[in-house]
Amino acid sequence: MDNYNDHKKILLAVDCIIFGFDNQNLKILLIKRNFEPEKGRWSLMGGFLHTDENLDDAAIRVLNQLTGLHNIYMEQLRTYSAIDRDPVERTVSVAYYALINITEHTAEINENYSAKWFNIDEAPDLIFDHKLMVANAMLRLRRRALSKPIGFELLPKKFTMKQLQTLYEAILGETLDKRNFINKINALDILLKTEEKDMNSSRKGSYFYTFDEEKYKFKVSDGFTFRL
Amino acid sequence: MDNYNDHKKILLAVDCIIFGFDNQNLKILLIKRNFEPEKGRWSLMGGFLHTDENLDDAAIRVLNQLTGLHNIYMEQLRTYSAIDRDPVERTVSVAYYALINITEHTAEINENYSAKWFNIDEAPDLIFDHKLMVANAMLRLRRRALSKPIGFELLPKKFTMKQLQTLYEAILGETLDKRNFINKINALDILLKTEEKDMNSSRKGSYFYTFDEEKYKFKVSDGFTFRL
DNA sequence: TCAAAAGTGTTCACCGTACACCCATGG
DNA sequence: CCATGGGTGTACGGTGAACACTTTTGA
Repeated sequence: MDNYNDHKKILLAVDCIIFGFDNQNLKILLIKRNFEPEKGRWSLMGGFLHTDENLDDAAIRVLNQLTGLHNIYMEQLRTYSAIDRDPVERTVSVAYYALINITEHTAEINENYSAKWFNIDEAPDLIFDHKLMVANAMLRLRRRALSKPIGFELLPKKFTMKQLQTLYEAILGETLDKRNFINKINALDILLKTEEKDMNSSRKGSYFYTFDEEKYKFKVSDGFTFRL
Repeated sequence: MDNYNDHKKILLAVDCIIFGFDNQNLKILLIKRNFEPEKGRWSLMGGFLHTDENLDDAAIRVLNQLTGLHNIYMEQLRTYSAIDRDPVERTVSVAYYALINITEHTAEINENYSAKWFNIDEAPDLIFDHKLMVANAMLRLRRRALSKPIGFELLPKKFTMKQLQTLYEAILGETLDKRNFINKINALDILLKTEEKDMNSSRKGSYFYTFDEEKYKFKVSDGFTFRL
């Protein structure tokens, strides 16, 4: 009844919504397209699926090619298939979103490709349906931030409570009460307070914390669920 | 730098995880495959993407072809792309899940295609990565059931509180306290109690309710969020 | 009259939220 | 000594969970 040969094959692409945090604002990394169509306009980082890789690998490859980064948190978002989403040829695109901590990787992010960070609310118009992808990624990020400790992917290894709170405020788009926020975080019991202080932000200095991934994993395997 | 012609096209399929509820158990609809490979084994309902339709339309078409049903709740789940997931040819598949109320549509569901309902925990082995798809769909269904009133998609228009509770117990995989459940549902204030009673389940009879979609939509537009 | 399912409220513990003052330090 | 950001605790109300008895009616 169904035969593989009866069906047209089509191009499969991946597009990456790359989030970063500069201790102030949530940002996305965009590139200026250097090929047609829509050459010169801003776009998500994308590429086509190769036959010897799966989609996750393709997304990792694309991200690596355009930023030089390895070991980045990525997650499949959803697949976009509007018939005319790409004017040149029928292309279905699988969107991924990635979280990068900008501060530790500034050097590695390759500016050769005209890549540039934009504040999430100051991003330029994007080609195709990329704006929709970003909007969906933003919603997903918000949900995830409340149910998984993904925030730490966006921060340097050592960070202050203030940084963490500012990040969550940027992601959630609302201000949070300092005491309640710290109480919640401490109740989770997945951070290590270091001896070290950040002396740049204030005269008193504020302690650096690190995310205790071991402890977190152990607690999860013990039935614990992160919930902010 | 990137050229559309440099890239191989591949087959794109959709596979549907179809959930139903028979007032007792949560079920999925499977078909016995009548073509190679894996002919004769159980499988999700699937088909290939046509060039003149998007993925949502393809999923709707596949579902309609194999069940005769229209206007079914469907949602894209995620995309599966392991290199060797289909032994015949590289195929990427986008999974959708659908919710059907069995009781009102028994007649329409076409048995010509060897389609059969299985209890979710008594389903046979499935081809390819379909088992993984079902597991993911189940997780998604659980999450959705708590945050959107999708349960009503699985029930007849008129249903009793008992039915509703049994459904939620089946979805969540745990028993619920009758009083707490009813209190919660009533607090949501999105059901209409009819005058009519179901006299089959007991001598006393139990009232039928209907989901008040108008009211629900109004409340949502007013900032209300469903939360069980 | 009895069996079987329907229907109905209250109490309590915990969690989330609101809220304000002192501390340490460098200039 | 003062200005700036860092750090800390409590009280209250609301929500979620535990829990048992009465009602109806057909057989």
